[in-house]
Amino acid sequence: MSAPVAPARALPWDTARGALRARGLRWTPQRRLILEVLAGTTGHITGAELVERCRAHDAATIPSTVYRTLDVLEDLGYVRHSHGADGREEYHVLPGAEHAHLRCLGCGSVVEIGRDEALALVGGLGSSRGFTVVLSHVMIGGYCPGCGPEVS
Amino acid sequence: MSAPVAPARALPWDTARGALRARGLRWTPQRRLILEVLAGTTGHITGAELVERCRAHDAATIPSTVYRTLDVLEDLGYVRHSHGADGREEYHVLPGAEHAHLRCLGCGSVVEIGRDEALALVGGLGSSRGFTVVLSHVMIGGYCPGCGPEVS
DNA sequence: CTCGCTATTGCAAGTTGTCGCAGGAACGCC
DNA sequence: GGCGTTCCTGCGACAACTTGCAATAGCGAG
Repeated sequence: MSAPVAPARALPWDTARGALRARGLRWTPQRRLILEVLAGTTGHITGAELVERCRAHDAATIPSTVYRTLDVLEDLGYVRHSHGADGREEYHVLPGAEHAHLRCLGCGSVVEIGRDEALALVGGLGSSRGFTVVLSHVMIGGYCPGCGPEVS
Repeated sequence: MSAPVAPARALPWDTARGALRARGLRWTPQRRLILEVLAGTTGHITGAELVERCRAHDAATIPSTVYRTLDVLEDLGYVRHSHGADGREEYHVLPGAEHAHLRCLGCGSVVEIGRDEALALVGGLGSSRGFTVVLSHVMIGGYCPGCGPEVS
């Protein structure tokens, strides 16, 4: 009864079970499904999207379970969330590298800025204000070259 | 030196009616109420809060009307919105000065960064990537001196 | 002052998340 | 292999918005 496990990237998804148990948390079919879906995902995914994909595998998937699992997974560092342009939840799968976000207010596209470039921009806040910047929580809105400043 | 809180008031709220008409939009009792409530507000306010305050004046206030009015007002530049830590709508009343936001992931406090300081940080993206930064859509997350990097 | 055009409103239904609860299910232990 | 402890799940209710529609009411025109 092993479902066609997605040929996920060689990432610590396999360690998830152990990570959960190590914290006294449990490994359940539900969580396993969510992990599997997540393993086959790259980049961003919204909560609603994840719920839908899970439902594709198991129609009995309940939203609240998904959201709660996502919370746990974030706690463990497997995903990280932020909010999209419309304020909706958006999860970053396997935040391997710290990065900031550049979001085009015109087309909605999101570009990631590497750690170094981002730090060069906002890292200074650490010394000037004693503020410890968390790159994955840096969101810079504006207009990309393609969209250009919008005229209303 | 951080300038004291700007004496927000004596602002072009009075021009609102004209601004609306100039665009072929209408001046309605509902909008007037919302403008009035907004005029008595400083800083941030969430959509839900605004709805509630309006209801305090007129129990018949309907949420959708408030939200739609807020959209119009934003179009006219009277307010600006962003999303709070929980992704909920948050409106900045009378964004007199463009500013970016620094949000503490620990205590949730939000500090505004003046136009100049903010531009010094991210303005460079304009030349390096052809990206036009919109300061009010710049959100930098991290930990303030008081909270310090959280250990999780 | 009346009329007509169309922006707005009020309402209802739909999304996306969150929360509290009670039964069910993992896990570790004996 | 049983048992008990606790974590989870499923579910319904709720909060915060959003959107479509038909009826209403600003506003300028005549």
